[in-house]
Amino acid sequence: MDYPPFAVTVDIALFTIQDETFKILLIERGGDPYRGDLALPGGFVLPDEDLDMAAARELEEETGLADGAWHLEQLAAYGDPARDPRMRTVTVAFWAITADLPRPRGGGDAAAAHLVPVARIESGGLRLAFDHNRIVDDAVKEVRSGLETTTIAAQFCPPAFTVARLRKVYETIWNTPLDPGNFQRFVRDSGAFTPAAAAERMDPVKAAAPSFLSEPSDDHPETLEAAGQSRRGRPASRWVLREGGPRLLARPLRRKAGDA
Amino acid sequence: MDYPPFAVTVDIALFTIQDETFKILLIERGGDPYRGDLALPGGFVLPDEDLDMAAARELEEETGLADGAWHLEQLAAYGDPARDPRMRTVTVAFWAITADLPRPRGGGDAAAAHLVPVARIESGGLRLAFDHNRIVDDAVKEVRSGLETTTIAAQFCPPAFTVARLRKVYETIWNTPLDPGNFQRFVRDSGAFTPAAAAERMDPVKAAAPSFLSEPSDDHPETLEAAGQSRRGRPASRWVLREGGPRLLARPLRRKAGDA
DNA sequence: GCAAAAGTGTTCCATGTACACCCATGT
DNA sequence: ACATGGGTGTACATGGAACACTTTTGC
Repeated sequence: MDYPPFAVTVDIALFTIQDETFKILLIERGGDPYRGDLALPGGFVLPDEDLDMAAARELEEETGLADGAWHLEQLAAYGDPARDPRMRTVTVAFWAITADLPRPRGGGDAAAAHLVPVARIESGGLRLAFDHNRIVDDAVKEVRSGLETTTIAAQFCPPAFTVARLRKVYETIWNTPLDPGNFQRFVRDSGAFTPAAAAERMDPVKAAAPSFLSEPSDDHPETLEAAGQSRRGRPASRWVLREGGPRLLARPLRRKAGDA
Repeated sequence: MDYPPFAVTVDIALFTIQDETFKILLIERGGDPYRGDLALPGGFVLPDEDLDMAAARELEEETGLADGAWHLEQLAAYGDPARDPRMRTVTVAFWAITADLPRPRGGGDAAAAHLVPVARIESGGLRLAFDHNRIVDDAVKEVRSGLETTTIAAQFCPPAFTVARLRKVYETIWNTPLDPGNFQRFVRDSGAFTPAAAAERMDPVKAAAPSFLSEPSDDHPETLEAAGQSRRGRPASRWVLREGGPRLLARPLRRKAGDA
């Protein structure tokens, strides 16, 4: 049986929070087309890979993060015949979240990697390669609404985190202040989180984030981590996701309509 | 630049309600592999088609429905290297909804088309070709949750419908009884629906569904249409979707946890 | 002591739920 | 007349929003 041949790629919208700002990883293209423009990290799916595997491989190649240091989910497929001038391609887009990133490094044909504030793209001030503006918009929408119904917000934090840290994630991504008291109850009563073990809470070594997360970016000394470990005030108890991975919340955490 | 060539297909999970039962359109495969098994309708994406176009084309070919007589949305891409024994394929799955179907007809290499109760597949009693069991499960989940937050339920109805008809859609798909009084208010106050114009309400010709929807299936005389046009009781006023297409509800219509 | 943040209590109000009840029509 | 389903009114429960207040620590 004959069929029209396609190139199939994966593209990943990797989000993180840095300097209390919602950011996305973009790479500067080293080759044509769109040479020098910013684009989502990604690449061809290999002949014997599943789509998720391809996305995870690309993510590891582009970021240097250890496998599993992120949360990765499929977004959608994009297949406009004109989306790549070189050939007929279909790309399967993914979105991903990580707590923090080491100094971004360029790899392969990517000239350089940058963490760019999402707001800069949403304002229309940044033209990305291919149809990546559209993909980013869709991915941002997905993450924003995912905060309501799932526990993915915790993926922006180290494994053990304070209530204030998690709240800051919501506030940063929704661009909305949340009531600390009510948020406290949400964390306590939703059933999705459990207090970190006493040992973990006491021992700063065990409670610390993995090594690759610990290096602060030199030019950005005020990371969000600092906000969670205030020097004033009551020492915060730490929480962890129940049973590891993120999942659906029994009751959504509503946000008001009209936030950013 | 060289790249691994893929075949890209679309598969469509088309849902409808017939005989007050939530059903999906499946075709009996006429060729190998999985000859004789049931599968989702679908086919190759052509060289100069977008993915949505390909899905719409396949839908029209397989059902004979007029373009636009359905609601179609992308679900996800599936690309397990072993999903098709013949070649490396990625399929982009869609889900679709239509108010009713003409007598299903086989087309192309599809030996025959059938409307199968979704419950039959969910119970595990029906083995579909390829990875289509998984796709159907994902599509059903999507439609079920979509009822909560969007107006897609109206796509199961003719353009103008009664409150009872729409309620029956929810009850059928969620397998849960809903309070008629409260549902009445939901339709009236949600802002998503508006009363059909008086003329449309009075004139049975204009208010009638398109011709291809009117033919009842001979062996199933008791269609859901009858439920909306009761002969007893107050004559139902009819409602239409505001501004044509479906969209997000300002407030979700919650369903209880634990329904089917 | 004072500032800052954790965490709790409590009130108020919007919304959902249950259910009684009235209304309009076909048989 | 009365059965049937459309449609409304209403009382109660629930859950979220706002905010006062207490607690604990660093400076």
